[in-house]
Amino acid sequence: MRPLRADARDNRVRILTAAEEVFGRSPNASTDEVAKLAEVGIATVFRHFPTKVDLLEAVLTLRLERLRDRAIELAAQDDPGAAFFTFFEQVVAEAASKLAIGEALIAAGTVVGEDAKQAGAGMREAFGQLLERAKQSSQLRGDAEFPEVYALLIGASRGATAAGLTPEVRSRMLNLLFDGLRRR
Amino acid sequence: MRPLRADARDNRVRILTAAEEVFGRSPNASTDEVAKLAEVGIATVFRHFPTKVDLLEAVLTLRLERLRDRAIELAAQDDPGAAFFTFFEQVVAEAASKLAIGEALIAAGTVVGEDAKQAGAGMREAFGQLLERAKQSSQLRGDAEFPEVYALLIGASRGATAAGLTPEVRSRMLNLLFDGLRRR
DNA sequence: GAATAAGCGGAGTGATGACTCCGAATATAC
DNA sequence: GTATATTCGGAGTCATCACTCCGCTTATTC
Repeated sequence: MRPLRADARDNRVRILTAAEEVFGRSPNASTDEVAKLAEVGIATVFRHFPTKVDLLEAVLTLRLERLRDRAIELAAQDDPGAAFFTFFEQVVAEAASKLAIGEALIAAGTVVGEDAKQAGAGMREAFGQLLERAKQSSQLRGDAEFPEVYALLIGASRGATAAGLTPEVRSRMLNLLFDGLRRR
Repeated sequence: MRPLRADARDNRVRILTAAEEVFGRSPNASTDEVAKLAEVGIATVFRHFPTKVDLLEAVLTLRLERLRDRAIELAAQDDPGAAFFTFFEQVVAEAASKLAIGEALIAAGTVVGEDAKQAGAGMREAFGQLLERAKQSSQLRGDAEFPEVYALLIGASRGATAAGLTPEVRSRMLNLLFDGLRRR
């Protein structure tokens, strides 16, 4: 399979960028809207991503990979406790604009494709590393296992998004949460 | 305005019941599905609830009122701390099947109607009472204010729903959360 | 600077779903 | 029991949206 023609490569990233923006705003947005924002024809969108779900998955995968990279970056840092809490806080802070895509896929009842699945696994693994290190450093209580901590991450993100929290309330909420997670 | 005819009254509750079930399962369900389950014609659904949003709102209002009643009931109880945590836990436990309706409305970008708005306010007020009493009884930390606690309630509900938690993980998650809320 | 393969745009197409119309049915009033 | 106002059902209507078809354009190759 030969490399993409230059204009095609361009269009691909324009479509992805547009899709990220459009679906971030409202996950039920139509493919036309994405095409309009990307300034390409609808057919072009569908040529690059055969179905709407494929497009959503591509955007989701991108996001998950970015989060994973951020987690890995933080894991290399000195203070494991700070790394963990920083990551947690950033995910929640960005959730507002960035959570919608996952929702759309869930709403579609889709069995998520391989790429997205792998990206998700990668991200969770990186987050798991952060958690482990924070526990080992005694900054997190030892009995906090991955599943419930991950559920809290997702929940806090969704809660913050749904309620449209101000930054202050969000940080107060996280304080309560973090106090429950810290070693006493 | 005269009272509804007997069959009409019947149909109304059948529709509401069916809608609760159908939309609980999947918020994007079509109105036809509701009609089928309620065993009435589509037109009947639309006669009682002029738009789909009206129907969603009616169901949502019902739920909020029930939650409010539950909160009031618990507030009359002896142990304010237990009352607060019990309510919190129940909301989260039921969230899985019962949260979807709010989502659907948010997805529709609807400005929620008066009834639902009032029901929401009533529910939040009752929850606020539970919170106040638990704080006064010194079982909750004094600096936990309503907005962030409410955000945690919503977040935990969504997190639990989204992640499809097992009951065990859910209770472990709530333990972490509650530890953050308790007076130390 | 042709030749040609790769890519593009936008007007279709078919399915779905919210909502309406109107003739048939029935609860209520007398 | 009859009259009639109310309610019902389901076959339409119309808009939206995912996705396709195909004639045109353009990047690449020699």
